[in-house]
Parts: sequence; structure tokens; C-alpha cells
Amino acid sequence: MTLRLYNTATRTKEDFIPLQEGKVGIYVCGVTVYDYCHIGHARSAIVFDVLVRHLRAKGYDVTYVRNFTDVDDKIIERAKLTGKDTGTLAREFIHAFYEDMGALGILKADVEPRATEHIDGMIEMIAALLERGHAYVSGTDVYFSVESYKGYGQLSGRKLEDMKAGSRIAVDEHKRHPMDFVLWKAAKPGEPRWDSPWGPGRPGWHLECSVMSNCYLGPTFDIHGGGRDLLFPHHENERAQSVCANGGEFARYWVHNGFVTVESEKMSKSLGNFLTIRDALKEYLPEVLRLFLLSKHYRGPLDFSKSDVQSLQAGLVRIYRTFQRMDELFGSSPGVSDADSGSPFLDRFVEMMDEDLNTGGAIGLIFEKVREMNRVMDAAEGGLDQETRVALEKDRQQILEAGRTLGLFRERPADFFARLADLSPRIDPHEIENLIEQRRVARSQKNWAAADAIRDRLKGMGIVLEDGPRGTTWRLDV
RNA sequence: GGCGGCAUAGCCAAGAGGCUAAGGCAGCGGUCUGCAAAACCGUUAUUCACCGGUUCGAAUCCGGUUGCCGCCUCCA
Repeated sequence: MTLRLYNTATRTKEDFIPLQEGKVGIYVCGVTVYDYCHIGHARSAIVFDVLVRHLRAKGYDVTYVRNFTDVDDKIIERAKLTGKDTGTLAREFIHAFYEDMGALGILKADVEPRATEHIDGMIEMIAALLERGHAYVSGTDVYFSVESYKGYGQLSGRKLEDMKAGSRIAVDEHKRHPMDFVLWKAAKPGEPRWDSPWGPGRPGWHLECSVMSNCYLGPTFDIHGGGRDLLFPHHENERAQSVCANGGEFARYWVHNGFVTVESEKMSKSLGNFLTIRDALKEYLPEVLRLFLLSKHYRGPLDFSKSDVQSLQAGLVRIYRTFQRMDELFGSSPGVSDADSGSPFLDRFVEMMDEDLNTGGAIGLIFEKVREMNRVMDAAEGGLDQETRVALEKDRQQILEAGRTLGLFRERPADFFARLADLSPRIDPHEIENLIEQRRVARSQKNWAAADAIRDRLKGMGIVLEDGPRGTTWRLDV
């Protein structure tokens, strides 16, 4: 089966055929490390994490490159504000990035280069662009000339003439064309600087991705990813530089993820709805966020609303409850040889994922499977025969397999529910156990009124009781 | 002003020419239970923003209308 990917460059879904059979090179624009990552960064990271996992599950040998932008105007500005030097600031937020993304189960990329490690390569690329007539020195800076590249605008689907007419482009006397962009920027006093043939300064933002992708993946590679907003100007500029300097095709498939809004509003610091990953993790479990962010197709916009996240949480709870029920029924893992191939469920799952990463549809499949498993367990009230046990375990293994691609179901059910309970710190297990014991006594005397009063009291505390054959258990009402 | 996207039940969301329009959440009825909870069963869109067109056949393709949204400036 062939993966089909929507290619922003052609605006159509295409069969994914890698440059070299069996191998995939993918470059994803990472973050600028001057602040904590927000839920939008999380979506992007998860989308490409899932893309890479899916490619690997399909047997591809993937080289995944994701950069850190650790020199940039915003970092310099933030460093000034906090009195730190830019290197320290960048290191701190790279550390925070790993903490946040690690919590969300996002795998590390194979190569995670930092812009400041590739200054030499950037200087070389600027020299090459100057030599080929695609760049010019103006004052203390070096600019890329967009008019020197006839393909400029092709990727994002715009024409230079249209952009010239746009009123939002600031006129800059140093530029030959308003859309020309800086390749090398002279350092002002106190700013980080590197020596170059054009004087001390720092590279322009777009340059690093051109240099690093070329360094690790070559002048032509398979997939380039990033947020929708990076399409223009960043990706357009990146492509222009790379094609002009290296002569390759640059990226063959462009994959862009849609934006996250919060309660229907775009995240912005002025609105105060800037939701960081670490804040979101105070309220929701990592897998709840992950499931939520994957519940909708990656290309569309996604609104992060409390009620929608909670409805996905309720669904995830049901899935884990099913796993827990199996554990109770026959221990944590009876061990099933996964040798037997031929799984209609996994075939359908892969088929869904192959269709431009239809994670929403794939999740639907998982829920159907979960219902089927519960049905089987309901039916086998008296006890499970060996055949049924094996079938159930096989089902579980298949869901876990699908979960490995989505980065879900990594927890043991007991841990999942414990962590869920930990998010509500107000509860006192001793008090609850005590009340349950009182209720047990009342129930044994068939004093239903007293028993129900206790249950109502716990209900008011957000605790739900479940009376089972082996006594009463409690859980948080979710 | 330029370019692009989206509109499917109470909410979220798959489906991209033809089997009864996935799935989740919420609701309602039922099985189970002392009563509940959980789980399961049933139920909730004769219809996919609106109007035309193409077709034997359209939620899916084409044109138009309306309404949201994004990018065009640093941004995942």
C-alpha cells in the first residue's frame, strides 16, 4: 500500500514515492527557542512524530531532521529583557522543549541541529548565492534577490507582481525588491556576532534550514514539514535559496499542519490565551492531549476547547477501562504469538493512515474494536475459554500496535488512572476508603438509605463508586 | 486589495462520485444492579450552509451566493 500525502506545492494528494527506495529523508522546521512551547507547537510536533512513526511502521528507513533556531531577533530581544546571554537563554528553552515534548511522547529526531552550529555552512551558501548572482551586498547586509529566481512564489502560489502591490510590505531602501530578504545581517553593538567576509554579523532566519537540510539530507530530499504559517515567506525563501545555491529540487513533498486556536480565538499573548504545553499538562494527561490533537485531520484548523478535550478524555478513559477489565479478567499479558499475520483491523488502520494520515478515521477504528472487545467480555460472563482469551489478547495487541504509530496507550491502565486522579489533588484516599467501609457495613445490613447517602456524599466530592463481585472500587468522575 | 481553506446531528469529527452518511462525547429507552456505576444493546442527520448545473446516480465534481477562518509582517 502506498502512502498518499497532500503536497502543498502541488495542492493535491500524491502517492508518496521516495527518492531512494526504502529510504525517507524528512526535514521539519523546529522551534525558535526564546519561550516555552505552546499547544500549537505540540500539534505540529505530534503530526510529524506520527508521520515518522507511520513511515517507520511501513518499513522505511527514515532520517528525521528537526532544527532548533537558536539565534534570531526574538532571542536577542528576550535575552536583553532577562539579562541573560542568548546562548544561555537558548539552552534553557531547548531543555524545556525536551521536557514538554518528552512528556507528550514525541520521539527525538535523528538529527537535531542548532543554527549556531552551521554558521560556516551559511557563510558558504551566501558566497555561492553572491557568486551566482542571486544575492547582493547592500550597506552592511547581504540580501537574496527574489527577482533573480524565476521560480520564486511557486511553492506558496503567489506572484511577485501581486506582492509588490501589497500595501503591507514595508519599503526598505536597502532592498532592490520589497520581497528581497536578508541573508546576512550586521551585528549591532552587544548582539551576537560571527565573522564573515561581509563583516561581523549573524545569518538571516531562512538560511539555516537551507543549510542544515542540505547538510544532512542533500540538495534534494523527500519531505519538508512545518506549520501552515511557515509556508510564506519562510518555506518559499528556503526553497529559493536552496535551489539557487545547490541546484537540487529541494523538498519534493511539502507537508503543512493547520493551526490551533483556543476557545475559537487565535493564540496571542495580548489575548492572554497563549496555552503552553506545560500549562495544558497541569490539566490533562499527555495522552489525552495527544488523542485530542490527533482527533482531527492535521491540515485543518483545530480549536482547543475545554469541552472538546474533555469529551476525548472520556473516550480515552473508556479505552483504558477496557484494557483494565482485561487485566482483571486474565492478568496483564497472557502472551500471544504475534506471528499470525493477517489482521483486517491493522490493514484498515494502515489504509486510513496511508490516506494522508487520516488519524481521525483511524481513531474511530480503535473505538469500534474496543466496543467489540467489551461485547465479547460481556458475553463470556461465566468465564472465558482459551480461544476467546487468545482472540481478546490479539485484539489488544493490535490496538497497542496502532497505538505505537499514534503514540497512544503507552501506559498501564492502573498508572493511567492513578495519574488521572493525581490531576485532582483534593482527594483523600483514606477518607474515601473509610466511607466505602461504612457503606459496606450499611449495605450488608440492607440499609440502602444510609448506603446511598454515603455514595451521594462521595459523588459530591467527584468520586464514583463501582460495586463489583470483588467489592467496591472508586474512581474519579471524569 | 491579493492568495488559500472551511461549512456533515446538541457538541467534536470521518467520509472526496454508487453498499443502510464511520467514530467519540452528551441525551433518551433497555439489559445488568437492592439502587447505582461501568459495559453492552437500541435510539438521536431520508440528509451533508444555500441556489443552480454535470451525471443513470453528488455530502462528494462544476459555477454562483452566504457565513466563518488563515496567510500576505515574527509566528507551529
